[in-house]
Amino acid sequence: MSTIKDIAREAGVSISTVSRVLSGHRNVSEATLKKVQEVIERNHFSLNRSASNLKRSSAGNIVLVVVKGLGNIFFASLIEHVQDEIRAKGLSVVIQYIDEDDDEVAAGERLALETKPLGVLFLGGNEAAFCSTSLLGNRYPTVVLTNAVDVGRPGICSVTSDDVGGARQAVSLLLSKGHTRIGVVGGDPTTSTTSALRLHGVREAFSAAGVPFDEERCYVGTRYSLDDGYQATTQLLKADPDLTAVYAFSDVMAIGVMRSLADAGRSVPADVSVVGHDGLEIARYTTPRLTTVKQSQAELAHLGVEKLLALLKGMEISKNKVLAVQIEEGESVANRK
Amino acid sequence: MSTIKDIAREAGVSISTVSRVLSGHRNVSEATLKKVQEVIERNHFSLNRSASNLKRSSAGNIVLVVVKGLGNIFFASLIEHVQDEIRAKGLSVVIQYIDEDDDEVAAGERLALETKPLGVLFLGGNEAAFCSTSLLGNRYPTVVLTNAVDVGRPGICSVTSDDVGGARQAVSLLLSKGHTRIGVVGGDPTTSTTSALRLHGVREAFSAAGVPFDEERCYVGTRYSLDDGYQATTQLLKADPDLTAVYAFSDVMAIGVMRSLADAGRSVPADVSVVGHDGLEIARYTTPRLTTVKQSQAELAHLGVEKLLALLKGMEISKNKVLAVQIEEGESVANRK
DNA sequence: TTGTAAGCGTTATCAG
DNA sequence: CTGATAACGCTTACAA
Repeated sequence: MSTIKDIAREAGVSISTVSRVLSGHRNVSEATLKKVQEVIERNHFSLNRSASNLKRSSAGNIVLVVVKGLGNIFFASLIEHVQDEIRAKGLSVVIQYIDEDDDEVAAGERLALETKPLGVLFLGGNEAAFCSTSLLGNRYPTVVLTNAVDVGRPGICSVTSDDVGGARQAVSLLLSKGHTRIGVVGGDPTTSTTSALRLHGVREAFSAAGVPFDEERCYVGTRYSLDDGYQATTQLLKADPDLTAVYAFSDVMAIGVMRSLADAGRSVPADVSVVGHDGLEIARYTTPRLTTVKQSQAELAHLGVEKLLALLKGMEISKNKVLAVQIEEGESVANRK
Repeated sequence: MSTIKDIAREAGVSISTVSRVLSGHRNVSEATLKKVQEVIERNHFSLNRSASNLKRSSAGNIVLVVVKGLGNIFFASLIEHVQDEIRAKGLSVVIQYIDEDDDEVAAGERLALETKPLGVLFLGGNEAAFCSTSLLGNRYPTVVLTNAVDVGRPGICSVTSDDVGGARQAVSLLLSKGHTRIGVVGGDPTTSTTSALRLHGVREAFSAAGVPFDEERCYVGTRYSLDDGYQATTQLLKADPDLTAVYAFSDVMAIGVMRSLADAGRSVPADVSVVGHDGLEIARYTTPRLTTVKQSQAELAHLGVEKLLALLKGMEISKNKVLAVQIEEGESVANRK
């Protein structure tokens, strides 16, 4: 493959001149600029990033660490939003997917060391993991999306949706419709802060209404998948056949919940009301349309990137920004009969 | 950050020894190995990939170019499958998402030049685009998934599902249930080979059954999204209010189709039968469950990576492998009343 | 088994 | 405005 050297030779200039042309420097005469560009064009020349990055302090990109598995569809579209935002700022993105049970921080650190990015963005990732790193948030500005992180380091912050409030609203809505026997399909609060916060919101709503919540019987902590939503509902129905409502911590789960209810001969919302969480596009296309706690992916992505950029400029910013969520009314909730 | 030099100094050995340890060479005594590893560990040292790749001929990874926008959910889970397959072979993945209307080949070439991968894998991408490249399939073995590519170069091949057969089966199923007024929601056959092939299968099924297909009226070529599936159905219903079945080229579209039918007061499958395409997991959770043409993502991913590896070893392999598809029966198809 | 040294393709500093 | 030239951190013959 041709190198900058070949281009220089062919254009009859020095390699520094070619480098200047490539980096868009101004100190090049119109004539040489044209000539060099022509040769570059003709040879389909492209910079060797490895060599370039070896010299530069940063590769000028953003590392995006995606904790996969968690809520698949939600993250998939959040990734697109984040990418669009980053590209809109003229930066490029290096994506690293890691498994749910891998060490996200270690993965982020390793990639940071290897690619020398401007900053690192996490989609998911729990607070505890970030305590031990000295690189992330120190050498590399870091923003965590969807999970609150506050480890007392200035270069690391997060943007989340209001998980407590969202869950509270969801359950309050059901309570206001007269439901009291409400099943909740969530995650494991000991390993997922998001799940812990939403569970907290659930408890708040119940106690604010003075309605008891038998967590043992009515809460199932599982994975955020279609099948787990399905299975959890089967389990809830067995524990309390008189259930009249279910709140699921994700729309994906909620779709599994609705299917499970249908298979159990319950009609939604006539027999059982369902509320989801996330506000996925597909929630507006299910039958019945899903009532859900909508978190704005666009806003999450936008603010996340904005915060990262602010961090890059060395600006002082708040540790954790919590975005408001809002119930998106569908057709899956009705008054208790 | 510490470099290989620092490690060498601290361990009291030369940098080549450290390099040997890092690359798992055998020519290192047990004692020095231990010592060096200990120092590496203690300093949290990690190789600078840029420098490493600058020397090596290849970075030992696979570039994955994802043409995004197209069928979102389908690709999202296909990506995970592909990643898992590649990692299982001990290779790493560099993902590049590109917009539907960007030049996928140019993007792949640029990334190839920059990262010197072992090979390139495309998720989507049309045949025509691959004709002009001299790099892909020549210098870099290339495999295209979901789209057939046969450009007469030995290093480039593809794995697809049987699009023609799948579409034929879908329409034949509907015809066999007595439906004749069938609407088809697909893509633009002039820009998407997948859509063209499926449309071809549709035509075959109709003509094999001796049933006329008024393409002008009953085919809508649009984008593979929920909303486009919805809108297309509205349009089809206007063109022929007596429609009794719809075949959509993707499950995502089909979900939009079902929602549109429900909003038009048609019940699925009592009034209108629906068949989707892809076999997404979520198709088994809709109400009613979607009957769909299932293509195996796992198989697609597995064979794709296997072919790429074979290409890397310089093996001669068939240009295009077509995987069988199969109707997955749901509850969205019924006999015509 | 270990060390020395010559690059890999670029960028950046300096003179010219 | 342009051209030498010294790094950047690593790999890899080749020597020892």
